[in-house]
Amino acid sequence: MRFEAITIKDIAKALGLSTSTVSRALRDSYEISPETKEKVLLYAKENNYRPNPIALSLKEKRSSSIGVLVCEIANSFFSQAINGIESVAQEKGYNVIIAQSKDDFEKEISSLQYLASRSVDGILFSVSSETSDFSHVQHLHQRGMNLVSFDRVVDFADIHKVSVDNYKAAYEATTHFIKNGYTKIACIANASYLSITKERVGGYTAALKDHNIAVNPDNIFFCLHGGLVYEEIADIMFQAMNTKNKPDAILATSDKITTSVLRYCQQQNIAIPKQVGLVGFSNVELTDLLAPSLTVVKQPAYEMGRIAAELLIKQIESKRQIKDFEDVVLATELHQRASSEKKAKP
Amino acid sequence: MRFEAITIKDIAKALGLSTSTVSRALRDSYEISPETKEKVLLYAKENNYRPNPIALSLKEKRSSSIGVLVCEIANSFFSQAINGIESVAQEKGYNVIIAQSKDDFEKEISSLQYLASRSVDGILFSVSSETSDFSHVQHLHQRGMNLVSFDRVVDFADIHKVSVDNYKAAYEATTHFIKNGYTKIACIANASYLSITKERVGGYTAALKDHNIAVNPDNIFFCLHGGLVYEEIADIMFQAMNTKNKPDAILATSDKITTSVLRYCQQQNIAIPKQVGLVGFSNVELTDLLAPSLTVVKQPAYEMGRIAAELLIKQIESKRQIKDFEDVVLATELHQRASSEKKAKP
DNA sequence: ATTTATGCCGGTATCGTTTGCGTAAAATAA
DNA sequence: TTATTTTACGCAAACGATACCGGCATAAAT
Repeated sequence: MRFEAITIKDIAKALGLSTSTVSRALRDSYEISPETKEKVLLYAKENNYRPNPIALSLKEKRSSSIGVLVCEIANSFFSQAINGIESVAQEKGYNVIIAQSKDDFEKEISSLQYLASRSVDGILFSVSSETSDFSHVQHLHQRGMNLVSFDRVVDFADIHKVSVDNYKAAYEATTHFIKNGYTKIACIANASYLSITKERVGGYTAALKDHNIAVNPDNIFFCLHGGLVYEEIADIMFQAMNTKNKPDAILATSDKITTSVLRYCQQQNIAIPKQVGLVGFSNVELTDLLAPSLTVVKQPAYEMGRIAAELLIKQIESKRQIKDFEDVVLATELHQRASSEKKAKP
Repeated sequence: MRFEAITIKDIAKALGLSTSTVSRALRDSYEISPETKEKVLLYAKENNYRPNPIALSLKEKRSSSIGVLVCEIANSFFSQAINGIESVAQEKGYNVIIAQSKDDFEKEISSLQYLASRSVDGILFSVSSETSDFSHVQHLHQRGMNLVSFDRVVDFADIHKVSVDNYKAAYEATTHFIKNGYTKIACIANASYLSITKERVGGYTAALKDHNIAVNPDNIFFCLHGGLVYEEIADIMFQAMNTKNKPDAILATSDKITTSVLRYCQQQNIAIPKQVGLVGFSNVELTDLLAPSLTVVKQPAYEMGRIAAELLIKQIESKRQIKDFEDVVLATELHQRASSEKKAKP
């Protein structure tokens, strides 16, 4: 089955005109007489004429659609970001085409290739947690594809980037722990080569140092699957909580990691914050209602999506090659709640 | 800036052949000599040739893309459903184009119109909570657009539908309340004309009747915005909890309503389940970690997305007009947890 | 009366790809 | 040798829309 739409040719035939006349009448050209225009416009309206976007795309060499590559749609942060992207795209007349990498490097490459070959005008992407080599992105970039990197940004310069101040976010979260009396603070982070991981772990260690707390490498954990696999977190937690010098606080640097830590503690009857404090990066709307209510670092996901989409569309519609690439860094919010409340003096 | 791709014409020029020969060589036609084929294939591979999908779409009158219209992407249920849709689409070589209605009737109409005019091959949609009149969908359907209705389905027959057994889900949830000793069970539902609302309220009232509990119309509430506006729920809760015969349990029939009720109770210091029991429809992954852990009706969102996408693509690729429309109804899961635990005998 | 101007419109190429048809050269058959 | 078939390719139209170029009227200017 197929959806048959009326074309300019149909209108031309019906009114005994040429396609060029109809086209011009529809675009309100001065070369067409008012009477003809009226006839054409009326007929077009009556028959619900819409220009075929595919024909237009072929002619204009642009598709008015942008691709979005994220690791997982069903994730609060990314779905909020896509929400922002969609809202901008809608305003500017662009389609949003979605692809997921599922945090798999090979799938990221194929998805990116797929989006590019589907002739999108540009791509917004956040790299997978397995990605340490950016040559596939570089290659696409060199071939002239409009790209904007967001959240988990790439490490080369000539590209727009939109991210949050991960360093500061982790620094503040760690400092918050310290101020509340925690001293043995562990950090469970994403894959080690991710930009966000480096920055967050950097902020965490800097805060410790600034408060004269020794950084213990055994208290820094990395997970390749970013918490998508529960066992990964369970193993780390088991390892962390069964050392003689076990941590009294945990900084979880992603949504999934945070949830998994919480679930592990509940299963193992580890009291939060009594036995171990918890601060997590999370964009879930429900964290204030958790038991205990969770101290979270919240990212402005919707805003990131909007800004990234605006930068991309501006770049697409720019006549000349862009030389000045923006590196937008947004602030996070630390919501202080029960899971990291002040420690009772021993 | 634009992404310049190599075309068949470029290959033809480079090798001194005609475009038709190149085209046939690439499609491995018997009319082309092995030597020519090899030359063409090699050159195409070296220069990373990809057929232009837009040109193909124009020729084939199909775009290999499907539209998805949901009320809100940043919603657990819908993002999980989109996840399922994307996975099927990816397997079958289709793009997924996203649009949001934001539960606004006018935006639903324009988004649907937009998707149709962007020449998608078909549309998966869940109507907005404001939608009581389906004529815009009917109209699109009559014009031959491939449509599959999911979750909040339409009320006419000749269309594929994928939903859950809302009646049974609400019946079971209500029965669960009754078995645990609750008798004054209120129901806070979505907009009254939504299919899912009718079915859920139907299941709720049927369960009450089957257990010889009088149905009190004052205990059934409808919200037009489906909980997207917090005040809507706050008002309903205030009204419900300030009558002389106030409910001892609440059945919340959507994700947002559930969360809002929970938040209201926390703010007003209403103890769950002591003062009022709560069961909610929710697909959030964290409900077991809430305070108290929440009894939920969970929908197979991913599965729904997959099935709906499969039906749509099958319909798109079917040669003849489809006469037999499926009405797939999936089962929900009731996760019994603390928020609805057995009432202490008074 | 002839030229010039102007209003109004049609023909055709173009975007990239596929495909039916035509045909020269080579291979086979008579 | 001539006739016929096969092989291997090119030409051109088509998909829908746009835009350049060109041309025919009628009206105004010389």
